[in-house]
Amino acid sequence: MKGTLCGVWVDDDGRVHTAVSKADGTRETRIETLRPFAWLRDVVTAETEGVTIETLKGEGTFTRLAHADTLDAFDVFLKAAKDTGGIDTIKPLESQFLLQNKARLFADLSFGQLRRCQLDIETGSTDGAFSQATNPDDRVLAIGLRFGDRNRILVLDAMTDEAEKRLLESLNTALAEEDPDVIEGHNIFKFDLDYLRQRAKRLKVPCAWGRFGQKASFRNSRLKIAERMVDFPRCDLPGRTVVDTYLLVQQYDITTRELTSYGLKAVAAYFGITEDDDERTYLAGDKIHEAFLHDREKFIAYLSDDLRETRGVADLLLPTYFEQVKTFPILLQEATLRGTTSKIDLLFLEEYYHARQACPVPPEVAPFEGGYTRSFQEGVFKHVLHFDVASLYPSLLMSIGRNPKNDTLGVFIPLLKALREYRLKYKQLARTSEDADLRAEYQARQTSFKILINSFYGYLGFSGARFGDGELAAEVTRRGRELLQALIDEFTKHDCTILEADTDGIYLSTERYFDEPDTLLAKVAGILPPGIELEYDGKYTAMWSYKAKNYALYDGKKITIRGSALRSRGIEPFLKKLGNQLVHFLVGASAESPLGLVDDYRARLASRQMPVAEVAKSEVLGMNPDAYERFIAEGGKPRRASAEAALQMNPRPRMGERVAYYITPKQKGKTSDWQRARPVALYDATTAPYDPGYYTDKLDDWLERYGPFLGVTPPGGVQGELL
DNA sequence: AACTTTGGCGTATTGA
DNA sequence: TCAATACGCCAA
Repeated sequence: MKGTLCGVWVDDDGRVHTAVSKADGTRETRIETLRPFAWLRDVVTAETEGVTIETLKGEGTFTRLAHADTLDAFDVFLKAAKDTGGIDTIKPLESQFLLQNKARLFADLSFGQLRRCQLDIETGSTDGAFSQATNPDDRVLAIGLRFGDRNRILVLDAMTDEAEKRLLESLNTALAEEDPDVIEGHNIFKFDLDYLRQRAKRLKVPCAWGRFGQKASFRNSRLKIAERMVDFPRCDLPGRTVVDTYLLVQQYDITTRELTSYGLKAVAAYFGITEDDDERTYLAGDKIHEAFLHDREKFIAYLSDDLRETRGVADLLLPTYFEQVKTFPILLQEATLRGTTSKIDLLFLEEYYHARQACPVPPEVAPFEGGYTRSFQEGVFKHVLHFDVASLYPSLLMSIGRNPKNDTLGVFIPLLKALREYRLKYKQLARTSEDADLRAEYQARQTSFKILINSFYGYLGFSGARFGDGELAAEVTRRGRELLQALIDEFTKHDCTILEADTDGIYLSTERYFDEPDTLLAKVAGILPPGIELEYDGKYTAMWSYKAKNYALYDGKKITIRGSALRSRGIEPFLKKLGNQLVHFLVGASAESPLGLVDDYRARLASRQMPVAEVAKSEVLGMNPDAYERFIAEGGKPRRASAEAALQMNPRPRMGERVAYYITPKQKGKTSDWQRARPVALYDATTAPYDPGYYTDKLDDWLERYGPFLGVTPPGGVQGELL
C-alpha cells in the first residue's frame, strides 16, 4: 500500500508538505509540488513573469487559465489582476493541490484509523471570577489530551510564569510526539485554543501545534448556522485538522431541534454518551481552581470525563465530514466549516480544470415555485397512513436528465448518477457487512452521500452556485407538484381521506387499508413514471390535522408534533405546555383535557404565582444590539421586543444569541410589547413584575384558536370578565 | 466570510 | 379595528 494522505500544507514558498500514513499507523512527511492556478476573463491582460496563460475550450466567462511557477509570482499576478475583477481562484491552496492531483485526504483510511486527539484545558483565576487569559495572574491549570483510550494530562506544577511556560511547551512536545491528524474539542476555537494562544503570546512560547514543526495561525471567522451567525477565532494548524464539536452540535441541531443546551454535559447526556449524572464527575466553574489545589484526583477525573465526552460527541458527528473529504478536494477542517455549494462547485471545477474547459460565472436565478403543500382536513382522524416518494427531487433530476445551462462539459447528471450508485452500494454494504465497525462506517458513508445528493436540487436554485440553473430547478418542482397531485387523485379514488400533503408525502385516513398498506401502495403505484418510487412510511392510530405543515401524530406509543405553530422554541413555555396537553388529549394519549390547565394558569397568573420563566418568550437576535441601536437612532422601524430587551442587558448579548423577555404592565404612552419588554435576567417581582393581564389575554387567544377542537365555541369576551 | 431551495403559520408592528 | 408587512421558526 502506498499510504494515504492525512495532512496537506502549502508553505510560503509554494512547497506542499504532506503527511502520509504508514503501515504501522504513524505518518511520514513528504514534499510535493503545486502549480498554483487561476481562471481569467478576457479583460485580464496583465502579463507577469513566471505566469503561463493558456486558452480554454468551450463557451464560458473564464476563457483562460493561468499557472504560476512560484507562489510569489502567483501572488503578484493575483494582486495585479484583482482590480479588473476578471480573475477567479480556488482557496485555500491546499484545495488547489488536491484538485490538481485528483487527490483526496484519508481516501483509503477508515475512521478508526484516523489519529485523533481530544483536547480540553482547565483554567484558574485568582479572584474566583471567570478565568480570563488577559488577566496576568489567571493561568492554564492543566491541558488534557486524549489519544485513543489513553489520556495524557499535562499539569501546571507551580503558580508561576515559568511553570506555565513549561506547561505550554510540553503541549508542543506532546503534539509533536503523538502527531495526531485531528484535534477535537468542545468550543475549542472560542475557548481552549484562544486561551492557549493568549497565554503563549504572553509567555513567549510558540503555538507550535501544527505538523512539519509549524505554528498555528489565527484569524477571526464567522459561520452561519441556520438563522444565526457564529463568530469565532478560527485556528488553522498546518497539516492537521481542528474540529470544534460545539459547532458540529449546532449544525446537527438545525434539523433535529431537540437540544436544550449546546454545553458538553447536556450534549453528552442527550446522545447517551453519559447515561447517568453519577457516571461522571461534575465540578462547577468556580470550584475548578479549588479542586485543582485540594482535590487533584477529582480535578483530573473531571477533566478526563470532558475528554471522554468530547470524543463521544465527535464519534457521532465527525464521520459525516470524514466521509465528505473522501469525495471533495477539501481539507477536513474546511468540510466542517463550509456549506454544500462550495463543495459541489469544487467537484465541477476539478473536471473543468483537467478538461481545460472554459468556466462560467454563477447565473442569475429568478424566483421559482416550490413544492405543493396543502392541508385538506382539520380535526382528529383515525387509521392514518403516511406515504412518501423516495428521494423525490434527485429522482426527478435523473428522470429529466438535463444538465444545467452553464455546464458545457455535461458534468452534473453523470455526477449525480455516480453518486447515487455509490450511495446505493454503501447502503447495501451497511446492511450486509459482517463487521459491526464496517457497517457503521458504511452507514456514515451512505448518509453523507444522501445529504450530498439531496443538496443537488438546492444547489441548482442557489444564485451563488457556479453551475446553478433556476429553470431546471423550477422544472423539478413543477414535476414534483404534478406527481403529488396525481397521487392524491389516485388515493382518493381508493376511498382514502387525504389529510395533508407536503412536497413529497401524503397523510391519509383509511379504515379499509389500514392493516394492509402495501396493498394500497400497489394499487396506487401504477401511475408512477419509471424511476419514481412511492414508499409506505408508517401508520398512526390518530392524527390531529391542524393546518398546513402543522399536525400531530400518535402511533400508540409516541407522539410526534410538527409545525411552528405547535412546537416553536419561541412560544411561551406555559402556552407550549398547554399545546402539548392539547395534543395528548386530542390524539387519545391522555384523558386530561387542557381546559383544566387553562383555568389553573388563569388563577396563578392573577395572583402572579407563575414563575416568570413560564411566561417569558425567547427569541434569537437577528441583529447585533449595537446595530439595532444605530438602526432606531435613525428612526428605523419596526421596533422589536427582543431587541429592546437586549439593549437593557449588560453585557449586551450578541447577534445569534437567544434572549428571553417578559412583558411588564402598561404605562402611559407605553402600550406596545416592545415598549414593555424586559429581559428575564432583569426580572424583579416587586419593582418590575410581569403583566398578568397580558398573559391572560394570551390564554384567551389560545382558547379562541384551539377551543373549537375541544368542543368549546368561544363566544368571545366572556373570559375577560372572569378577572 | 460565507452563502442549498420554497411554502406556511403565528405574532408583532405600523399606519390608517 | 383592520390591512399590509416583517420576521421567527419550522416542514420538506
